[in-house]
Amino acid sequence: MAAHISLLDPGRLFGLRYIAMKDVTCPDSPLADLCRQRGLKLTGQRRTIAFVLSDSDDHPDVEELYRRAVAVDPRISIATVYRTVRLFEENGILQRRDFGGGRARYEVADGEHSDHYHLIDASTGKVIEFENAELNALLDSIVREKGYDLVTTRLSIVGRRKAGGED
Amino acid sequence: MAAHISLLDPGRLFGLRYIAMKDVTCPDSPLADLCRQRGLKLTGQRRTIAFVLSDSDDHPDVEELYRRAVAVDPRISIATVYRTVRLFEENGILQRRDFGGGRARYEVADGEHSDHYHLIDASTGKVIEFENAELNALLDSIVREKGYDLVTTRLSIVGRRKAGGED
DNA sequence: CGTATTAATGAGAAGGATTATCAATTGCAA
DNA sequence: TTGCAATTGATAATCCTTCTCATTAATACG
Repeated sequence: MAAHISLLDPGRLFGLRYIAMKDVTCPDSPLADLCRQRGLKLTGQRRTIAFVLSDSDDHPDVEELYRRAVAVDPRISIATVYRTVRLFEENGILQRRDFGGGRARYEVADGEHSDHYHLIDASTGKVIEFENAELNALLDSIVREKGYDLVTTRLSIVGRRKAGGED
Repeated sequence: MAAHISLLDPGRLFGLRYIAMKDVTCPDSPLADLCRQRGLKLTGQRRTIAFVLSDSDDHPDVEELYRRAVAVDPRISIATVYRTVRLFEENGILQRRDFGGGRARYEVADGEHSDHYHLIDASTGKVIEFENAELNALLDSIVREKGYDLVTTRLSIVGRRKAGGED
């Protein structure tokens, strides 16, 4: 899904290749702007990761993000993906999710109040996003009633497709 | 919390100690019965872990379970605790929970339909259990509406104690 | 526009939680 | 009681993630 930007074949031109790529990387993206807005240093790698993330509407894990980022700019290490993903999470740019399987998965944090939830297909592991205002309100009232302010909701429902279901 | 059953000082009686402990372990427990009901071989270690679990009303991680199990019967290894906990989960005896912090935590699976949820105090990490029939019903209807049967709900709400709150 | 300064990066080592390995042991059925 | 398949203990291996440190790059300042 992520655009593959490679203006030069790696291995050609030697030193020149390196210098040229310094200026290439990838275009800015909404997330790159966000990065700047938060006062984070916008390095080439961060711009690349932001670009890849802006281009994703699923819930990639770090390994998958790394794959997509390398397709855009091979000069990137998985350590940086781990670091960046953590940084972005700490700055409210990304949200970490746990869908089981032992690895964290990430998605772009849509502004403060467009909470959505996840339904996980028990057979396929497919993740279906949904929103539900009634659920928002109910969770909020439950928490408030117990003397708390809601900070985050981590909800995943595991479901099995009903027999005779459509699609 | 777990009873400490040690009828003999370790180190005394040598061979005899070993033979004696074979017959001691710990009493049966509701979970040990469940274990038998599922056709699982009821080894001494499993009986011990079942006993410890029946005695717990919190959400211990494996390390903590190991600690409690060793207090009952020192002849147990952490590998077995990992194995047993996984076995019990696969057999619907335990439920695995993720409260963040990178380690799985476990609790006894109360029958199919006494779902409860967790509110996590953002400052202290304390876990507060609660039930809510309205929430049960709403989640069920959401899932059904999408053509699924609800298998499991994984919900933790992170909240911050309201300023001026009681207690 | 060049330079210093400070932070970010890459590569791989280290860490923590969990699973796998395998010889020795044990529960259970006959 | 005996035999056999399953389980255990000890530890190595694995997986995901973070750390380390020398090198490189982004920003502020002149």
